[in-house]
Amino acid sequence: MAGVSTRSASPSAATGEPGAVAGPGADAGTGAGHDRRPGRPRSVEADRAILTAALRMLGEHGFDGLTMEGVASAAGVGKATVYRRWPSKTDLVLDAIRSMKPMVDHPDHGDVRSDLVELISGAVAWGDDSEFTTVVAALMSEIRRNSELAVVYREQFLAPRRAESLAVIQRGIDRGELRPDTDLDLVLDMLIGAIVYRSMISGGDLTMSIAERAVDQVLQGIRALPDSLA
Amino acid sequence: MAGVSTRSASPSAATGEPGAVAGPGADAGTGAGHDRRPGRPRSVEADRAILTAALRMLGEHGFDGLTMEGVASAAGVGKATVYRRWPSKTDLVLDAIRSMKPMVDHPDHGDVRSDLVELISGAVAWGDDSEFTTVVAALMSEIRRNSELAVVYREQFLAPRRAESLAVIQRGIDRGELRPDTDLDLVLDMLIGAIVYRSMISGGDLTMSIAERAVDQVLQGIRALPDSLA
DNA sequence: CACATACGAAACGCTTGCGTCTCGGAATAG
DNA sequence: CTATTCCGAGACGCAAGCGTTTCGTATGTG
Repeated sequence: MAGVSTRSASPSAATGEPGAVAGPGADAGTGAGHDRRPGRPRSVEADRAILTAALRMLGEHGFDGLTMEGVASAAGVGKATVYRRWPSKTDLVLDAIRSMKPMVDHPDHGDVRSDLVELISGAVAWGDDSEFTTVVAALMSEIRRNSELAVVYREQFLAPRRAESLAVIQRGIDRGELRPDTDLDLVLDMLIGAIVYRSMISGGDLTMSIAERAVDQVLQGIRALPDSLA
Repeated sequence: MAGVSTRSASPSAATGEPGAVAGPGADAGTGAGHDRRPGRPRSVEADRAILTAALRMLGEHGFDGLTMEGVASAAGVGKATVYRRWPSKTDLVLDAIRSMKPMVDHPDHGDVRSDLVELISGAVAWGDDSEFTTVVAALMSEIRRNSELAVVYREQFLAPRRAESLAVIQRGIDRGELRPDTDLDLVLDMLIGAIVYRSMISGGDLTMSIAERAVDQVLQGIRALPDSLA
């Protein structure tokens, strides 16, 4: 998980292991001379085009609806070019998930309400972003029976984003804005859960004002009581 | 999302004919007279066996993974028996969703906290019930491109359960336990959303105590302030 | 009884998608 | 130059699943 594996212990059946996120040539000259193989090098553009097409097809047609032929066609490459990089559909989807941008914005304005509103507004926008929502929705059913997919989804996609969100709340505690005994995970799950629930399950309203209202709703519970009321 | 027994798939909307879509003499009033058609009547046991098998396959293998042959085999019937009732896979799944008719316990203890804790505890149990969770997860991806499925899912499955949950909160307002300006939908979505988010998306803890903690977390925000603090 | 319909089983034609393979051509190394 | 590897395109065999149809049999009505 830490860093890049680069054909280390057991790259399973992966042939070249294009490294989805970066590509084989990410490291500088550290690898000495055996980097270059004879013959025509693989197209980096094809790597990206395939992953992009895979993400789009995953969202538009679901996991089962994603076909290797469709991905190849949408990416403008031949099937062999896909199979030369990923030995199976699952391996391709795995790397496609890993390639989703982290969308890092860790708001830190010194005010927990502003930070949270920005964070949840991002989640609302995230809910509107068809690619993210549809991709996650497409994975919901599959991760229940594909454990490898579940691990990658949770550890590589979800966990990094969650850590940053939890940090936002933690800063509110550190600044004394929130009660020290605040349940970080519960608060985050209530906020994110409300957004996700509406965008993916109930189909309810997703206006931007919901971010502010949700945050205020929660803050009234977790905000440290002013002295006049303590 | 209130308490959930097991599946107990009953031919709810399907009074006479399982397929509300098609079927000869489909409308079939309220079980007054009986089948007026000559010949061997259709097996009611087959109806139920098929719907039950469809729900199980939907949860275990997803929407695309559900096959008519598999349903027929699991139900112990022939394919023709399935197609005689439902003209297509989508129609079968539609009725299978409609046949999920458990729940219906609208807690009313006169205390909004107790009611909500029971309600959310039911949702936690609901999240643990593999059949319900997996079925909903299986639908998440599909409802984004199958509008008929989305309508049935939301109107026949989700809406009735939601209405009862909202009523629980409304009673809290009526009793003066909650602020009159409480945003019913937002509060419910935060509570249910937190549970659903954990059970389906993040895979976080789902201990029973989360129900109490979530309710208390929200109640501190929406509970009318006692006079001593007003 | 005759007749009509349903039953389980299974074969059928058809389509889709997987993963492999071949083709002529293009890019890079020595 | 030759050798090697990649490229897009697409044909190939194979398997799975859909929806239809046929078979002999079972279960109802009049």
